[in-house]
Amino acid sequence: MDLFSEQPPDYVPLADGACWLPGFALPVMDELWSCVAQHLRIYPPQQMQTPMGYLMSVTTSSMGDWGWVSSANGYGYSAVNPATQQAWPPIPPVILHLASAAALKAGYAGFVPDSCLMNIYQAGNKMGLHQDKDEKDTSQPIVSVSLGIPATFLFGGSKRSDKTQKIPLHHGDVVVWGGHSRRFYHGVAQVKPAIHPLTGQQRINLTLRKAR
DNA sequence: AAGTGGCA
DNA sequence: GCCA
Repeated sequence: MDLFSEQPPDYVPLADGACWLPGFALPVMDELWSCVAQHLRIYPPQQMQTPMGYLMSVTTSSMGDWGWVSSANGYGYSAVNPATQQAWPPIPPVILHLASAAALKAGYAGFVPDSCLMNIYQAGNKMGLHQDKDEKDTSQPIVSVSLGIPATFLFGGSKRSDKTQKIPLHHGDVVVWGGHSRRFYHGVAQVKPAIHPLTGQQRINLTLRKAR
């Protein structure tokens, strides 16, 4: 075995049903970015307010039957864009297929998301530790796809005080969590300034979920 | 608490 | 960074 035949891992187990799939989405990234860029021109991302009255660091847009929303009324899913009261556009097939394939690779067959949340991170933006608990069916996993500049994903446990694993996510990486890890706390560390040839000075994360 | 601020 |  010579040094030059070492390949990067394509499946990295995290904990209790979660895994990191480095570069899993790379074959479709140009098509993915074209869908996302077009979407963001038509559905400009908005800065949501938390129930406690703070502004979120990231800006947000959605695709699919259900978009994730936050306001003084709480967190949840809405069939319409709160800024326009119009329905969200459908999730493009390339994104649906990618999400199902990543879930299958992670051990979750038959994943069909009905919600695609887009979080846009500029340099300095972050996401505090939180649990995804607004979905009805927690037997369905979460699939997260990274585009653009890198970020450190923080993956903890079922308690907010649990130690977090630091995952360096790059363009084309996918993370899947389900099973016991479905409710684990997770977040994103402050994003450092960088340039990506496709997305420029930003990171876009797609979070695919079965909301209802 | 998808948040901030205090202390190290 | 960790904790509340």
